[in-house]
Amino acid sequence: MTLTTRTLDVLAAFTPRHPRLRLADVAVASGLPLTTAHRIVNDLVRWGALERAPDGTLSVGLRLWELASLAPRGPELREAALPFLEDLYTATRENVQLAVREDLESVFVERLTGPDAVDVMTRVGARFPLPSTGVGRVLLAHAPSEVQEAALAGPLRRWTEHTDTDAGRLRALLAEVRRAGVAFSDQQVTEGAASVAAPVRRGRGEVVAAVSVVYSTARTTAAPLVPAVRAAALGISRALGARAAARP
Amino acid sequence: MTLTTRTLDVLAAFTPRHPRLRLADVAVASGLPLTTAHRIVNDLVRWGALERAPDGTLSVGLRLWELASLAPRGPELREAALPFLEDLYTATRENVQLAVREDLESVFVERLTGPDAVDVMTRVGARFPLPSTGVGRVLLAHAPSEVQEAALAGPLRRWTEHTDTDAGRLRALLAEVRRAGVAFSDQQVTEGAASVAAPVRRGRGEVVAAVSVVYSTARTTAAPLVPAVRAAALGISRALGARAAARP
DNA sequence: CGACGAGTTTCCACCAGGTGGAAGGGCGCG
DNA sequence: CGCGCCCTTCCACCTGGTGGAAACTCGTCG
Repeated sequence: MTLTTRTLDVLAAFTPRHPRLRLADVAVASGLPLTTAHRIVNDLVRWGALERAPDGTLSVGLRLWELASLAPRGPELREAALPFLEDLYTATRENVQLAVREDLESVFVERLTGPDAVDVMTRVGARFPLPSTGVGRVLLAHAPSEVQEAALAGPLRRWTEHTDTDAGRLRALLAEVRRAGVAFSDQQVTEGAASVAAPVRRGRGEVVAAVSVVYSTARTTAAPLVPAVRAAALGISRALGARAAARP
Repeated sequence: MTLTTRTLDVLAAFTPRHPRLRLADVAVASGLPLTTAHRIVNDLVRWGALERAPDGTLSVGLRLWELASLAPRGPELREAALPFLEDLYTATRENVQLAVREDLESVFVERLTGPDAVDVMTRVGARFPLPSTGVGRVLLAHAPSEVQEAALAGPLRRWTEHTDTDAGRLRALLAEVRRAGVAFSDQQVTEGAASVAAPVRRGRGEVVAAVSVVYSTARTTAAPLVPAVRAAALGISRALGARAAARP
């Protein structure tokens, strides 16, 4: 294992559940001997990737945050999308999500919710397997075919009694998502919650993200939500196209 | 130079001005031989800290962003502060800034602005020396005395003809900032722009950030802004106190 | 005030992984 | 099809990394 990989493993010791750690915790979480962890942590602190509080606890440093803010598929996408997501939230008063694909998972890049919205557990940065969520189905439908096959290979995870785990049916569903330009997920992940999702393209080209509304099946159905979700997705796509055109 | 430091230097090659780079650019920017840069970049891509586009360009990866989102003095502070900053913006319609101190600089963690606001160059993540800005004066006033001395040592940078660069006068000014609980910066950095800033404390304890309104001297004066800035700072302080109390 | 425990830092014998220039390969363009 | 640019691989060389043990620091408790 390279030292670069070890360095990254030290950083990976910090999680939403454990954002502050002592040196000994870092060593345990990263699987490294105390001395090795100590050496790496000191370099990270010196550079600003980690910072040490007076009580000795370590946390992620500002400098890493500044750097990470440059991620095009995170903050940049989020910033371009935010006005449209806010409009979509205002129009629907439900959970609004923006996600991108990374390998066989979706990563939530933005999420707007309110007091009336159905309770679904997605925090920004969270990851979720592709085939069951609305955004996941959009992202998978427009992924390279080898990604689709990999995602549908092997036993699929069942989240509720409604979860569809049949690969053949899911393949047909993905073809329909491509044709219709919209995906549905009806209580596939959470009892009582469903979603409508649409693809966000860079201009009119490749699908780079998906936007969705997650709603309570007790409160509404998919049909009235479709136009607003499509409009938001198209708006974000146009905004991204404008940004791409403005780049040298 | 350790490999950990080299790894971080590779990451540091990415900047707001150059968020996307080719491998050769990374080598040049980081000062490393091509082979060394290549090796490190491959490890970073494999882990998800960087990602490679089909055309070969590299950019910061989502995984780094997820990790960096754990920074307490960045996203966490920003999230706690945002409602109060929005209120402050609504009340004043001027530039609103939130900054933290890192060594002898302030780092802008959030910034709200509008079409009517005076044009000042501060993007989130930007750094600025402490002694001339409103937030900088607040952060310096409440820093350890050795930080204050270091900041005031040597010739200070002059930004406009109004910039105060006399260490003695600045020391007295910082004492006044501590006494009054508010700092002013009148055209110290930008001709025609001034600011009012107040300290954000963790609960009632240490100063962890500063909030300010930056306004046009042609449009208003400091006095009417002081109560709103103080109120925002107190609100954020209380919010942070509540969060600290809620933590295990 | 001293003992103790927990956690961090330093030591040091040992050696594995890192180094980087050169060569080879891939790809786009005229 | 040849050329230029950029990336990837090769490989002789060696520096920097390793990690258990010991030392050190600090807070707590009797």
